[in-house]
Amino acid sequence: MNRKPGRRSSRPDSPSAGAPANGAPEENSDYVLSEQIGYLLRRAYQRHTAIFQAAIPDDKLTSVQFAVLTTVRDHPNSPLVLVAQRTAIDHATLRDIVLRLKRRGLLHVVADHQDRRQRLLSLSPEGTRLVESVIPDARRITELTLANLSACERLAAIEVLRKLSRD
Amino acid sequence: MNRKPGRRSSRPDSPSAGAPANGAPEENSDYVLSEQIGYLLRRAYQRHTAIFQAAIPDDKLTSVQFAVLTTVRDHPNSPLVLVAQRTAIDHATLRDIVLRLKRRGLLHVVADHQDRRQRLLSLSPEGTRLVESVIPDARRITELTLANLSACERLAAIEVLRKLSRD
DNA sequence: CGCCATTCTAGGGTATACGCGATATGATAG
DNA sequence: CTATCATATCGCGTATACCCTAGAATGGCG
Repeated sequence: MNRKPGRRSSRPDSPSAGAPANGAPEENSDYVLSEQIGYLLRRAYQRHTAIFQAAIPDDKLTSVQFAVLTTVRDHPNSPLVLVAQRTAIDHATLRDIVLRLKRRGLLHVVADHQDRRQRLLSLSPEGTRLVESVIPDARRITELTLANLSACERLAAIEVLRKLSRD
Repeated sequence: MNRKPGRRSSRPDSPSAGAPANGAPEENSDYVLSEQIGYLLRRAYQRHTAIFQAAIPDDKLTSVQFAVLTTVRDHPNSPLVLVAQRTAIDHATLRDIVLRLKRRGLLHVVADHQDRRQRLLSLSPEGTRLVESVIPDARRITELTLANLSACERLAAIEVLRKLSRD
């Protein structure tokens, strides 16, 4: 991966990488991808999910699935809409996720007697056990994700991301 | 979306939301999803992509596709591997994206004469035109994404996210 | 009852990441 | 030169997450 490129072929010839040089409007020349907030958010989230998958004992459990499980644990007998709100997951997306968790027997879905439109979610015993056992790993994953940050920067990160998430 | 729920059915009855109360180890009780770095990263990235899709004139152009286009613009005649590195996109994923962009006539893919294993990417005239026309929107999107942050916080955000992205 | 909002189902399209095997080519050791 | 190894891409498949739209079922209300 970190071999020296040795690529002098196909002349990368990027005059645009340096300075505008010509009379080009500098408007479009200083749009540097690696400084864009969207690019950085994607990379940071990418790295986190990679850390999650590497550190989690259960190969099949994803970051998002775990979020759903903990939410259902904290709010049992909630309909899909509520879980979607609490996890900030789209309805359609949540549906797929719930199907997978149900298939694995981690989740129960029962119809509500009061409002028959709703399906209420709750953890199965196995689901409960899994969540309990994975939480220490989740803490470790948080630690690994934040490894490059000082205590002060961690607070700043949380604060800034909270504001970046706010609609 | 922000209608009052009016839901008193399906008794949310969450005794676990309050305090442990029983002799449970408090280890697992204070795992609050909304404070987890992974959750915040997901939400922030989610909000950004939503802003991107809403603010971009071209319905079919995604945040990631635009990243690829600008990268190719800044480094014309680069092979797929290099573009993948620069955009931090997986090879196989990039391949699909390039196919879509090529199908839309925004990209050219030609074989390298020096190293015939490589396929070099470059923008078509339409691709160039599109990138030029969209960059102002991209700046606006960045502004919208950062709307909740002060100038100082924006610098902190960039710095923190850079560190969170670093392997 | 009829209209409307809510909840969920169903299907399509895109993005992301991984994998494994095949192919072509380049580079290098023997 | 040849055998071997590395690189770049392709082809195909799997799984997940994410969002949109349309429609069915249900509940609430005038």
